[in-house]
Amino acid sequence: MSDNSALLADASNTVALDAAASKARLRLWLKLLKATKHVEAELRENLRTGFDTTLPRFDVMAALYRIEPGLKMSELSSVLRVSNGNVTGIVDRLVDDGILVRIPVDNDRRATTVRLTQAGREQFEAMAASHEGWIDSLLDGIDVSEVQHLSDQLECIARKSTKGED
Amino acid sequence: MSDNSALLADASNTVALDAAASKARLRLWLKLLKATKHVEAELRENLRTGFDTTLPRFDVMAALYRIEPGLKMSELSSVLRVSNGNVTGIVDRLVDDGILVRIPVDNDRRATTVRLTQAGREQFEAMAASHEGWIDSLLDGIDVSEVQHLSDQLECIARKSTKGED
DNA sequence: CTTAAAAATTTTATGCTTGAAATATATTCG
DNA sequence: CGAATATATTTCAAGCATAAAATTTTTAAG
Repeated sequence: MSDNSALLADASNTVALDAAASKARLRLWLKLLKATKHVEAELRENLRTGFDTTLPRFDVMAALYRIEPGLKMSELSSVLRVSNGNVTGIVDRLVDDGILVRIPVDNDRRATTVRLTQAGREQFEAMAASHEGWIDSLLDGIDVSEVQHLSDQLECIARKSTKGED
Repeated sequence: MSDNSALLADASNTVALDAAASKARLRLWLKLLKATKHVEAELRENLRTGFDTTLPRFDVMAALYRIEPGLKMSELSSVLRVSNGNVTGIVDRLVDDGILVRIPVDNDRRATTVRLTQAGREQFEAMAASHEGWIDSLLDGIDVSEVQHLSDQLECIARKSTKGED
């Protein structure tokens, strides 16, 4: 969702000195949100019409493409930063579609490793190529020479959540 | 046959630069996404623990707080950029909770206006005050003097989606 | 006036997402 | 060993989100 402009109305009178900075950050957040939602919506639409799939499925496949031997369910949910139960559902459907396989883990019957099938790897490669192109054109309003700087600023925002393993 | 290697070299150099720019944009997108998801997750958590509510509900209330006489359902879904059916469900629950009222529209029995109740306005004001503080602290890694510049860059990304009414 | 087309909203089917509870297996320690 | 605790995953209930179909009402055209 976007357009939280009402938030900028001065509904409370609690702020004094840092009011301007605070409002500026709020406006920045709203723009950040708007830009992200816009790109996300385009990606969803492109994945849907071009590959009959979804962003969550793409994200799972992307994570598993990087780690060829696969990941345990808990590792997957940790990498994607979503709940365990969420991953279970998405993986279930990808397994049904022959894109993923579940492999028992030796010496631990609680755990399962999830891995892309060959078909899954091939499908992902096709999607990833398109995906890069979509991003490239969606972000082409951004000067490449600015990218590093912008990147650093965003790093500051995300920093508190992780130790930045990318 | 003439020697076109200079042209080929030039061409491949251009391709290489484009490829590098493309990868840089992709990395930027991943950071943008990460930063946004992080802030969103914090907001959700704060709304949940502090006010027992959700971000979608907050977004609906914010939109309606801004337009005091209320909005029609279709206007609301358009402002929030979500589907009609989505808004129906969220509004249903907010009405049940006494935060919103549905008001018939004169001369058009298809449409409904949705408006915050007084209780709704008061609840929103309390939440909005906290919200600004949360954003302020979440974004405090960003130098205020950089905010305008960063903002402009983000504007470029979102530009294609709207005519920038925000 | 009557029928066709358009508009506003809701419903439906499906999938994503979460937090919490449940299940099953492993590990630790007295 | 055996009980408590920890870990890995799934299940569950509720809500969010979409696209497509259905419903109701309005508007337009003949």
